[in-house]
Amino acid sequence: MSSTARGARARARMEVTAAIKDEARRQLAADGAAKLSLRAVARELGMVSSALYRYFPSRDDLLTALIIDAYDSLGAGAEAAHREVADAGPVRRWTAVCEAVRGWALGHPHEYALIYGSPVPGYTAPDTTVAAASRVGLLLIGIARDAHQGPGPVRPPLPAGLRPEAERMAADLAPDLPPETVTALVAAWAQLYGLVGFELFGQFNRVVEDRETFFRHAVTRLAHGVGLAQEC
Amino acid sequence: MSSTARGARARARMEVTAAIKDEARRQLAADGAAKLSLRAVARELGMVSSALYRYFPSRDDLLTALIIDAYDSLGAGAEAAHREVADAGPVRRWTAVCEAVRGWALGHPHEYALIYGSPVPGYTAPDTTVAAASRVGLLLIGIARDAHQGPGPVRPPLPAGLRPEAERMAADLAPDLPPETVTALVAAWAQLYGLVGFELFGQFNRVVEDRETFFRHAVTRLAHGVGLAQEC
DNA sequence: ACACATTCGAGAGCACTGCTCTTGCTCTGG
DNA sequence: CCAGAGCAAGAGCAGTGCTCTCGAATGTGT
Repeated sequence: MSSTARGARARARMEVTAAIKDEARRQLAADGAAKLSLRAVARELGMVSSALYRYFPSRDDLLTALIIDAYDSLGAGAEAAHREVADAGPVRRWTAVCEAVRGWALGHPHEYALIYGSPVPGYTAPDTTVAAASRVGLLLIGIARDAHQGPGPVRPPLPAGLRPEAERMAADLAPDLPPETVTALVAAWAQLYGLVGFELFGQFNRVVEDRETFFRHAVTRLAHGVGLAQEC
Repeated sequence: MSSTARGARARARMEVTAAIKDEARRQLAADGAAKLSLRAVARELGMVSSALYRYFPSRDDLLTALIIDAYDSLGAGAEAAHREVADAGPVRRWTAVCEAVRGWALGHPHEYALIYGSPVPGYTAPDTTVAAASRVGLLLIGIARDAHQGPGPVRPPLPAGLRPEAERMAADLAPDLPPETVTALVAAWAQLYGLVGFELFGQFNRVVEDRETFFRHAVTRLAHGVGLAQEC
């Protein structure tokens, strides 16, 4: 309420801020993060470049805002896709989330590159981003949790050296899941983005043609690896 | 022979070209691709910026040269690591190659970002790069080939929709391997870089601590997934 | 051995970038 | 109502990629 009613001044500020982000997002989608120019954004909005610094203290701050929005957009897309199959089995839900990630990446390549490609220049992930960044991960953890309600099949035992780390990760991420599952989950989480990145960044050129089918199969096997399937 | 004896002119050109690339690589390693500046390279080399254009027609061409060198450096590192365990079993060789990739990435983060992060701005992969880029992939294929000499365990059958694509990939990449294996191989290949990228780009911060152990375990499971182990 | 042609380095210059500082105008809270 | 805060505008600095021109050094053909 205070955010909307607190004066016309504040409202105008919000609107201009949103307009700047929108135009910046347009340029980001069109030409990539490297060619995003504060001056061009200002020009397109009919203001002078120095005026823009009242809203974002630097170009990197603008990019950081776009990064957070991108994480949120990706997370919202994944959550929406998950919601549509909320009643299905774990594997189906898992692949739905994975395919939502892939779909979002293909639809927003430059934004994906911004958050999962190389961090722009000096790469510092402010703590503000971690909440937005973990939405997809939380979704995947939730699916694994639901699948492990009953006494699941025993995973291959962890090597002795990994056990402390696996238990630490489990305690941090999902105390109700066995460390073997959490370890597999974290690995699958990273591997998912390997698949998406390779397709998006052209590494699959002249290698994989029917990428959608290939991806669906690969993430299905990922789901099996995490132990989401009935039998192993 | 002609490359060395063909006049002092050509030799000087080679030397200057190499000096430019070396200095550019230094700046790349120090500050990342975004901050690589032709003028700064020229300044450091004691020449004027316009002179540099006699050797590289644009900044992007310089970056392309660095990309090819990076692929070659990574490939050479992986091959060297593989050579040292050439007599070991397939899983051992597989993990050795994977760990070499990880080690190279940690040692050359900005160069890794250049080739496996977001392609710089306009991202066009010239055909010149594909040979250098496929060295690690060929290594992994070779390991799988050696492991599948005898009649290996039957992989879970491919879904019907993937079969044509799997057979096409197998025909292109490794006609002597079963399509199931080739499919798993390509997926594992991409997933490997997902693991490396997540560690390198900070996605594992506050998630995975003992990254070396985690990575070794993850790529071992990757090897099992490709069918390199004795029993499944 | 000489003249020609090619290659190269240097400098000036253009259009662009991120960012700062100062100058005024406008709007708002007490 | 009016002092002070918020804001846009302009000039300006240092840096960038890239182009063009102009001498000078250099290698080559006759």
